[in-house]
Amino acid sequence: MPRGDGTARRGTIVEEAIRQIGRDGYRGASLDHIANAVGVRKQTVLYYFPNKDALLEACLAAAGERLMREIAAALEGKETYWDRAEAVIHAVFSLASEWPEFPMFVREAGRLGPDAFDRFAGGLDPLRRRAIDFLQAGMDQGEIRKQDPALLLFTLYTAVVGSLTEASVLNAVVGPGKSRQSLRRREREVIAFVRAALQPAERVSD
Amino acid sequence: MPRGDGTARRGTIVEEAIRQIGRDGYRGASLDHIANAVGVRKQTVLYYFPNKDALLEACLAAAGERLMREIAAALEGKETYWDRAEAVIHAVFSLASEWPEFPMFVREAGRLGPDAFDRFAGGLDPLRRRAIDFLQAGMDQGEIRKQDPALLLFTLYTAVVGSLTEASVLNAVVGPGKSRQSLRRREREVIAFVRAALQPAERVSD
DNA sequence: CGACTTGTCTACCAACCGGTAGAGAAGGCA
DNA sequence: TGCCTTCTCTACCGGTTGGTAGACAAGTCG
Repeated sequence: MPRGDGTARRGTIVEEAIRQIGRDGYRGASLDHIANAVGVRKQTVLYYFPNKDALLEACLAAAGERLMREIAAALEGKETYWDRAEAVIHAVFSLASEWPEFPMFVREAGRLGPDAFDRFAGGLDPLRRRAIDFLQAGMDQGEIRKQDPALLLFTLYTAVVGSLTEASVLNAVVGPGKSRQSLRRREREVIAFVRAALQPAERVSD
Repeated sequence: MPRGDGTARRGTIVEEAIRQIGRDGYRGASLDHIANAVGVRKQTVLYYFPNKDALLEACLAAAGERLMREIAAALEGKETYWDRAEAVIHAVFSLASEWPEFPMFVREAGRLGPDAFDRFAGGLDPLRRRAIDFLQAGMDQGEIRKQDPALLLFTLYTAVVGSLTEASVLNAVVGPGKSRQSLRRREREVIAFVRAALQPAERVSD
């Protein structure tokens, strides 16, 4: 029972909660388990967060902020359309490799309804706008296939998050042997897929 | 308390369970709620299924079988590469529009781990093999961009299921106004996206 | 010193969960 | 008629969950 630093403990609780909510879902992640994993009693968790919902909210905000920092850093210095798109994908995959529960948590945030997801994505809104403008500009210049930029962004999101969260499906589709050590391969696959999908039509044989 | 037909009741219980498991997750869907929605007591549910896990298993099998029927029917008579791919996507979107919780249930099956997902996808295995062979043949003939066919199939899965299950994200990305009545638009978007991603490279300006 | 704040704890609770035990109603069939 | 199977029910149980009440220890500061 050291008198540990309050804000630090708060942070570790949020981190552990993100892990467990990502793994077991919001309902499946119990305050007791989170507390025990941190090495503390449930009531200590309830000291920092008045109830489970408040803890969730803190997790959503923290996750959103973390992702924003990661993407913003990755975009730095990247100029061309494709460099920027690839940098974002790489940043997300990189974050996922060091924090596997993170994408699962994001998916759970979406499952919990629009309000919860907005609390996560609220801080990402500037990036969202920039992405849409960026896609629109690319289309205007003929460097990206013409389509609804917002819907395209959504489809890109689903492809990236899906390939990071659907491990069981990957297992079933490509076989248990091949799915091992495949995060890199999946990243390359998603990047190639997205690159192909972004390219403007070239009057193909079809 | 009519002496209703046993097998019919079994079926309605499974249907309702798929709905609620899709909406609230396996843990969040309680036997009590499922039973009440069917108009029966929890113990009646436990009469047909010895425990919750057995109910889940029945749901997984039923969902897999339903999806297989749907896809097999859609494939009938379709010959060209593109017709077949588009037919499958359309069949899935069509099933999702009449049974919105279905894709959510599939996603939950994946979240529950490889074993659960295999019990769902087991019946779909022949289709999976055919799809991979079909993609491989398309690549050999130069009609589809060369890549790992299994990984491609996985990426296609994530794009389709993601765009059907991430409603909250859609809402956040394209705005609440535009996301309404958009299932058709999303289907068109996914189809265009997939078509572009499948096309072989054409030595573009790049 | 003594009041106050901060942090962690024990003890407890009502609600809900999955599951057991077993009664009882209705039809089929000898 | 009487037995047996099928189906649905009430009553209950132990475990877990989110949350409340409040004791208690350790600085901090007047």
